[in-house]
Amino acid sequence: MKKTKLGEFEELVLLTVAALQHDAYGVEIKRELETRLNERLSVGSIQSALKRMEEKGFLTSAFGEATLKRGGKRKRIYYTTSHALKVLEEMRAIRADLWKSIPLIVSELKMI
Amino acid sequence: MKKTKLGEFEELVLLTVAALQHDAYGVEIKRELETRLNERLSVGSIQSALKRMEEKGFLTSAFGEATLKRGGKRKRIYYTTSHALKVLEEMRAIRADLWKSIPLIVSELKMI
DNA sequence: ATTTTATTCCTGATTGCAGTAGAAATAAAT
DNA sequence: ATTTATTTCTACTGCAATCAGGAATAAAAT
Repeated sequence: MKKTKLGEFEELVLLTVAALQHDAYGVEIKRELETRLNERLSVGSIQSALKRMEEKGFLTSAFGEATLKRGGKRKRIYYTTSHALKVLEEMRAIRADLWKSIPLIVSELKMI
Repeated sequence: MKKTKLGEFEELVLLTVAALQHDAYGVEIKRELETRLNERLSVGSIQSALKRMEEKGFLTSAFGEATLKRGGKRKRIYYTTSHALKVLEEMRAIRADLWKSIPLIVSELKMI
């Protein structure tokens, strides 16, 4: 695997950004992923993944407007680039093909 | 994400081991993954991923018999543990759910 | 029979991802 | 004005990912 590719965690964060659309900012991404992984995450780990991916051209970001809730610091909203979506789709296809190649007996065992 | 989980590359290697069944040894895994990723890999990177995953309980290994071809050094054959298959399936489910949550307009863009 | 070539495994060193801890900024509530 | 809630951001550590090269084994070529 060449550099400029995605790490495991980065890929999950990227998918979450795509899923959240205009609500994709640090803390919300944290909440969403914690629910999906059923596991606690630190905001910092997500922030640094977001920063890395922005530098690599997988994400862009812009500040949104201030909230009306307490602690109304401006949210930095992240958006996936078309390049990111292309890479995500490539990864999905590669994994899907691998799963197809796994003998049936084995791939049914895991259902237990 | 907690430790003892899989990295991006490790997961691909693990899936390849599952797919190759009794032919899952270093050099063959390299060939198979190079074809699937359409990208050159070093054997060493695969060997160290295999070693790490064996230590973490995702794989077991045993030496096979010598080949009849040139360079008949004994192959170390790797097998996935049931724990590995369980974790692989968990990861698959998490990604599948995320993809389902990505708005349709976006998830069709990537088809281009 | 010894040298070359092919197949495989293994190790040491480097780069960069993953994750933690905590500070800083902003503003509503009290 | 102090507390509390929401958010971003940075510095640091550990380990995953990768590379470069060496070692073991044996068939083939000479």
